[in-house]
Amino acid sequence: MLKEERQRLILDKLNTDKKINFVELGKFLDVSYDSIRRDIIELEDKGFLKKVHGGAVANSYLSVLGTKTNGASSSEELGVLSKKAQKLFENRQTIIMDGGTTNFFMAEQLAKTLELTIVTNSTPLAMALNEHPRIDVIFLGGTYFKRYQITLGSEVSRQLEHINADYYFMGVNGVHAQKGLSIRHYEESLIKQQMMQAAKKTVCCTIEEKLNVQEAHRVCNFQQLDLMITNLKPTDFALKDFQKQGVEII
Amino acid sequence: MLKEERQRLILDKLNTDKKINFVELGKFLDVSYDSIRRDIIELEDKGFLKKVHGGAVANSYLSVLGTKTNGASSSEELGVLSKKAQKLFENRQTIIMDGGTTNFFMAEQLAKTLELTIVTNSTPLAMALNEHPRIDVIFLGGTYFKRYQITLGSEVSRQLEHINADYYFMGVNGVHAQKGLSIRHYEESLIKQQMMQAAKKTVCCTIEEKLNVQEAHRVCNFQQLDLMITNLKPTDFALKDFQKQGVEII
DNA sequence: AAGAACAATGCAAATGTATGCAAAGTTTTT
DNA sequence: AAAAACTTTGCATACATTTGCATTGTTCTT
Repeated sequence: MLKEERQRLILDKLNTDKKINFVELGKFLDVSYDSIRRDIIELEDKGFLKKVHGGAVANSYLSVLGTKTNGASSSEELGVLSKKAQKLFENRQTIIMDGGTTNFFMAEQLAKTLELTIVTNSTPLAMALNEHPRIDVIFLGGTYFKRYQITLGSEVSRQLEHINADYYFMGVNGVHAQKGLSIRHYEESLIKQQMMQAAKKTVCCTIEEKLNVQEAHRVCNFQQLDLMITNLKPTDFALKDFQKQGVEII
Repeated sequence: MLKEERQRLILDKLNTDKKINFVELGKFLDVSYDSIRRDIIELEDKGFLKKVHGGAVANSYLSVLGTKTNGASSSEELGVLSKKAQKLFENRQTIIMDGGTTNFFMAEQLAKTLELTIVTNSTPLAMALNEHPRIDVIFLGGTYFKRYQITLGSEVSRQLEHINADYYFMGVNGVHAQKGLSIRHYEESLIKQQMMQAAKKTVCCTIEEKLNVQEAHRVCNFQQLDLMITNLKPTDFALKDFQKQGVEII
């Protein structure tokens, strides 16, 4: 087995398991403990992972690849959700959309005839719109975060000051009726707050598995939303806590 | 068996297996180990694969650009060119790179261990660098031009004012000894001029088919370049007009 | 603080790499 | 068509990398 091949396998495994143990890995790949350990050291030098006592943990910029394939199950949910969202778009609107699978998916599904201006900080989203000749794209520059494939930082913030959009489609990691909308990355939560300021209405599109989840950084309270779109029926039992809050849910 | 035929088979096999072991391959093709090894070296020089101890592995290879690839003929030239350019990069440099296939290819080929800051206005280039954990990316925001997958406009210009880079790798449509470097899009030519201002040295990487070509908008004179890198030998006859101008050519 | 688990180091064997060289094969020139 | 010039190929040699193991040092657990 080639060293590179082995290291590729290690990264793949790390990508799914998020952590690995030298002994297990050695048996799994049928090479000595030492080789594994040396591979891990080499991979750490290249910055692909973090070595810890007894194994290694993901550092993974490559986890992007992992998160992008949420599997077929959730893409069906995304389809339902996306279809509902499409009704909101009208010609000549300006829309802010940030990163995340949901927004990416929605952007792809937009009608080719729609005439919009989309403001985004997500590279995959901008590229997805290559296929939409009538959609103008404004890209917010700044420090590029590979893990999420978005830009962040003060430069993005500065550019947002000059934007007045009709809608902001916010991607989040968690939506909780009491604890609000939250995400994992601090800087990103700040930019999202500013994106809210820059738009007349804020819409959150989220699939059911993010409901009642809370992450480290709160972007806003649930009541501050203007609209939430999920893959569920608005009358679904899982939404009852959210229905009480006075936010429109479709 | 012809060398070309054998190399074709090697690439085919690499394409399906993603990795190749010299010993196996030698038996499979029934030639000596050395021939295989020399083929691999040659293919690596052209940028088709990555040689490793005991074999070779596929490199990601223009996967993102898809439609933009100019076909196999020019990618061989790109490989040669890219290889020369790699020598310029050193840790802790800040590099401006704009769009175009050549820059994209070079970015992909950068060593995974290089510690750089890359400033760009090209979305595919930024995404290509997802695989390089030690390279920081600053994305210049602005109006997104789908056709070239870059941002342009005054916002890009404003952000460039704050950049002091070591090198600017300029992509162009045409290089002419008398008529200078030129491109098709007016706005883009302005941004390129500003990128030159923002870097200590400007380097132009170009394959031979762009030599002696002129397009609508001149970015600068040929003499204003600090370095030109082509796929040709510096002594090549096709470069004689350029050699007279006092610009270093490699 | 002792024992267990893990990490680092040096070493030797195995494997892989670079280089020069001569023979065989190709292409170009005459 | 023969000779000359050049390329490709396989082999022998010396050199370099990778690997597993033994030994010694370090960190964690109880």
